[in-house]
Amino acid sequence: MALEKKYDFREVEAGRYDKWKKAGYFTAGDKSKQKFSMVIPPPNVTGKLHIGHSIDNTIQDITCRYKKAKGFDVLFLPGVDHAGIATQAKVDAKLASEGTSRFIIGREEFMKRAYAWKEEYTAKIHEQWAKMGIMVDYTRERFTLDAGCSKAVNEVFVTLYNKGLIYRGQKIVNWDPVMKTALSNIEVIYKEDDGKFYYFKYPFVEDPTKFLTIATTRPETMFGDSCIVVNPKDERYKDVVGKKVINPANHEEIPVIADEYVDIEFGTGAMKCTPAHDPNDWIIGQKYNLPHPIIMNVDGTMKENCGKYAGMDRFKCREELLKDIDAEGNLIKIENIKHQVGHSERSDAVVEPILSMQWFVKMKPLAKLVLEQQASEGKIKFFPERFEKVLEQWMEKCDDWCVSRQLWWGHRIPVYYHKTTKEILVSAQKPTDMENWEQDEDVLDTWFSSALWPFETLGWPDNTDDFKRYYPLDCMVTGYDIIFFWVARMVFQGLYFTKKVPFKNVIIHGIVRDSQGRKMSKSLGNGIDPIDVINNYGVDSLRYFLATTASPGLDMRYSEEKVKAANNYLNKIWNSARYILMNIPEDYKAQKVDLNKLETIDKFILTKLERTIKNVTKAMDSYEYGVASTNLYNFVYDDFCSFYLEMSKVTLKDENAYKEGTYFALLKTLQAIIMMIYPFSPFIAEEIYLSLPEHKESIMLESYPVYEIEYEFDEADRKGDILKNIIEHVREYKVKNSLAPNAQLELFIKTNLDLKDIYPYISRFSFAKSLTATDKEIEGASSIILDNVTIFVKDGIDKGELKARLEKELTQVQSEIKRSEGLLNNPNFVSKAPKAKIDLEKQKYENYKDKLSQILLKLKNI
RNA sequence: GGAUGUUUAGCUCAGUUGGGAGAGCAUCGCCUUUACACGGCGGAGGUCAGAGGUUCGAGCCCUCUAACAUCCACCA
Repeated sequence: MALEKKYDFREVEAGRYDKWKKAGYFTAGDKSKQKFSMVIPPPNVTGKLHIGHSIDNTIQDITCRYKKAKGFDVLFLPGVDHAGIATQAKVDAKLASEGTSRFIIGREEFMKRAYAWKEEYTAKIHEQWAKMGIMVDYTRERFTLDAGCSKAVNEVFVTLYNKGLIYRGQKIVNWDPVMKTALSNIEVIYKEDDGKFYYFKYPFVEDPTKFLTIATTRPETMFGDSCIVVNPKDERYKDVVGKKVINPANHEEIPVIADEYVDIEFGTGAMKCTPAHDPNDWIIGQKYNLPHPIIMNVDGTMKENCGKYAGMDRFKCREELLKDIDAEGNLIKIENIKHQVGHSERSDAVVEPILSMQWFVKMKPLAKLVLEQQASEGKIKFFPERFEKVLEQWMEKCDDWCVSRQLWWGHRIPVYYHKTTKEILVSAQKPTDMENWEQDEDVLDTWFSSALWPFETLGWPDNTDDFKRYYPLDCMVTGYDIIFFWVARMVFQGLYFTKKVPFKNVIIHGIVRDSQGRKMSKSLGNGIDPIDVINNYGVDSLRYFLATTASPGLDMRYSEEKVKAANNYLNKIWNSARYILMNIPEDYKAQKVDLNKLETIDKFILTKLERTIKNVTKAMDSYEYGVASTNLYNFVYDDFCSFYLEMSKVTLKDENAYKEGTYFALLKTLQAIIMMIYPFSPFIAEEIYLSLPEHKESIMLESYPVYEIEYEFDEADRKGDILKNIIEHVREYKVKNSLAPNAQLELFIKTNLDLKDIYPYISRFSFAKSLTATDKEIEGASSIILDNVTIFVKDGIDKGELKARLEKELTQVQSEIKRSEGLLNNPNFVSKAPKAKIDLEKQKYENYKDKLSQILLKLKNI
């Protein structure tokens, strides 16, 4: 079957994905094979996928397609994430735009709306997966809120609770006043903001003319002050410990106490202590059993215990309070500072540390599991390796994980409170007398369920066939930005609940930045939509670009030029296939070839091919897709297209050549190239594959080429390299001597090697008029000396003729230089012409000078 | 404050057992040659951040320095 002249990605890609999908090629389950399993990191159902998902999915799909071609039963399990806080924010915003809110429509109606949202975006995600061409097994698709996942979540929660690894407690948490929920520590993004440091007088009760100077960045929290703390070793404050001062915000008397925690060097050395609104103050408060009034509401407004500021927004309160304290003469100064301020990852609101009753996962014992595993033989291997350290360091110092969220969209916490006895029931099943109970209002952190993804998707907690066969996963692909959020938590939950690592290998990739190296963001509007790229250049080019541009674990810049370059490369492969199919017989059938009878040139390409297969396979096996593609690329361009295909033109015209062997070599090489490019760019690979003689129904059923030593021929390899070398030097000779590329030469070869079999190729590619073996120097000829071979060249061109031509060129260039000099020395031109024009002329002048010296050199050499 | 990464051609980046300095794009010259002008052939362009060290030999290993980036932790 002949290929079209041009590689048109639109035609190549159209309809292909559906065919694969319908044929069932994506479905795992061939028990006769060894398994290879992987899950997709479930994308959030909040919006369309971005290029970060594309790189993730490309690497995953390359891995899966490669493993399938290597003969594995590959499971690539898809699914989506309910993304609690993110999705709820979107649905809330949509409700708001309709003039309503979840509080108006109620929990049940809200859930309906959220599910509708989920359906809409899941459909979009499916479209994008199809566009990307990923071979996910749709028969096993999951959703983090589906019945199975919910069962797993309840099981995990109840078990951890019963083992004392989940507890409910009052602690300082990060509060998002916009989403009105607690957050975990890693959902807080610290940014450097311009802030102010306010210095206040806290007058002594016994003598209000004297005071302590206290600095704070958050004056509104002064309503929650319960004491002043100084360091017991601080000489300045020796006498004030035990005395009382007046809080200038609410005029209440609070004691001065001493504690080592206070840094003598920092600020004034005296610190106000607000136990309910600062994690460190909380620890001091607990130590001294201090009162800990909460002074803020869930929406960031001040509580009734803040006097006239009650109901005021926290920042408004700060402003007003400042004025009032100043009016009373208790404001000393305001200093501008830059400091790190925590923002909510989702809403960007300034996070408020606040005392709150929440559910926590106790991290120490779980972290220990991970650290022990990573110190053992069976540790999870990261690619690149250095990310293992990132995981370990985080596990060593992570705090307890706040898992309750004051949201509606998510897994409801499986805890029930008895209406009358106040008894607490933690249970995977609802109590039978539900009317007497109230379920905890909160839902769990999204990552609580994501952490179970590698096993809950396979049927756990039931011991299903899939779980038995496909768990643990062979590999996990994700970005480094998500190691803490996700990878770490999958590891400890997996270890705790399945007693096995959830996956053996973790492949870490960087993020895709814009062409200037900036992070892509909505506010900058610099995002690259993968769908646009696919529409312009095809998904095969996008995938090739994403998989081969970056080194593992490093960020990459999006580059349209490189996507184009990928497209050109694929076009090159396409055309090489086209050439081969045009040159083999219409009714070609593979048959046994006599390896001994193969032409040298055919042996040569087979040899290079085998080495390429070896190198590419090695790189693919260690997930080094950039290395693999470079190996293949060099082979395709240098050995295959530039050299071998050109040489084959000679063989195919030669009556006496062993053409069966050439057909064999051409097809074997082509098929191997197609198979090696296939994981990267499966659509074009399939199209070409289906044009080959005796192909299977789809390239998805074909196997990966394997290295076979019988196709390595050392002597042919050497001869091929000599041939290449000779041709290159003859070409260079022509350029240096101002000869046309197709100038006819008389060549003589002097060598101890037997090179007769490659003479025809030398002749053809150096446009030799004649080619003669010789064992002595040739008079009057130039010589090209190579290792083991000397070529004598009679270029047939009269020296006088060459000289005349060069002299003519010389005259032309000299006159150009004269013209240029005249122009550049003309004061009118220099002062009046546009700068660009002048620069251009200067440039031309330089070029002419260069050319002049080259011509002079050549004339000298005659 | 702690940790990690980066620094190679004009630009963006490869370079994994230490022995050839490379690719894409850009640039210059020649070429419409029946696979491909989304092309072919050839050229120019690099004290591989800097300084030391190990080695017969260092872009690659060790030490220090500088710049940039990222992550973690943060003191009111």
